[in-house]
Amino acid sequence: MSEGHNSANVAGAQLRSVVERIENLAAEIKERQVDTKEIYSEAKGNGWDVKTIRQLVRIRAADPAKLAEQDSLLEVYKSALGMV
Amino acid sequence: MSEGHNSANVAGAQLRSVVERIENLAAEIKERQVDTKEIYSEAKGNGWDVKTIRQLVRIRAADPAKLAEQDSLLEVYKSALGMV
Amino acid sequence: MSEGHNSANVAGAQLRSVVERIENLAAEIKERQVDTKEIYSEAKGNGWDVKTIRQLVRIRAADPAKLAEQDSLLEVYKSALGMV
Amino acid sequence: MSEGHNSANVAGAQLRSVVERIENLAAEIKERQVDTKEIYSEAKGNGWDVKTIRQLVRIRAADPAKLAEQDSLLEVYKSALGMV
DNA sequence: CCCTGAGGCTTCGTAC
DNA sequence: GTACGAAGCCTCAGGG
Repeated sequence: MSEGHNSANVAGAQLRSVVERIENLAAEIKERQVDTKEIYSEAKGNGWDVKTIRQLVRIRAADPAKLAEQDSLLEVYKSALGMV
Repeated sequence: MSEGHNSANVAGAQLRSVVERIENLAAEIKERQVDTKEIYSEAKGNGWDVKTIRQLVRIRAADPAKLAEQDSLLEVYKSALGMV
Repeated sequence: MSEGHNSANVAGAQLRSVVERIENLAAEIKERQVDTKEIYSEAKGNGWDVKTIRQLVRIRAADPAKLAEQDSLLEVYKSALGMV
Repeated sequence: MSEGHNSANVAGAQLRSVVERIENLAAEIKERQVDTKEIYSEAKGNGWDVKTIRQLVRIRAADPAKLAEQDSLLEVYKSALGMV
């Protein structure tokens, strides 16, 4: 068995591992993207305004401090809807 | 306790649930994106060409039929320009 | 009139010139980017596939040697994964 | 002369026109990018801090209102340098 | 040589 | 459904 052959095998195994781990993570990301879409659909079915929820999520993501004020959530939503 | 108050509470709880589930999924996606980056970095450290691995992953993820179609369309356009 | 004052004026004028020339060039670049978008839109309206035209333009702009090298590296990686 | 042939010619000419116009615009953009780089180099040669000028240009681009306040330019630069 | 930052491309969400 | 705009991803260049 040649040394080059072993090297190729080792390299191949390493590359395969890299690619597979990346693909697994990509699959897990995809699942969660699908789940997210389903939650939005479900919310829409319950009468919520999807666009506003997206906006809300964006705002909360942008300002982590806001996450502490759990109780302000509904207020933010109402404001966004002009329900003040 | 007014009926309107109860409705608000129920609605608020529902909205809260929606937003939290979305945010949890977003956090999980973020983790996996970070992991993916780390794998690419590690691969780079082992001497692999990151750009080529990305290309490889893209090809493996893509629908082969779509790829072939895109390639043939490109050939048509090349021909139209005399890029034989 | 102090020497420092003059220095500040001269420096300010020079800086202003630098910034304005950069901004003028940026504006001209912006115009051409808009024009480019319009050409793609027009092409799309005439039934051309924009993605493929972009691909074509990229290929024409790229160094053929680099392209070939990237392609061959990709083949090496594919082989390592047994993607014959 | 076949109809298909004419169609191909017409299509080819149209595609060629599209591609050439795009490439011409790309060339003009490239020129201006080069010019921009030269201005930065020249500024650097005159003792200006390129990074800070870039920052300044970015700020002005982001807030068009600031462009009216031509006189605040030097102040902004000084502030950025801690020369207040 | 690594690493940040700037630029360009692609995709997704939204508005018309 | 089309077109516009924003966000994320990828690539490359310049500076440390």
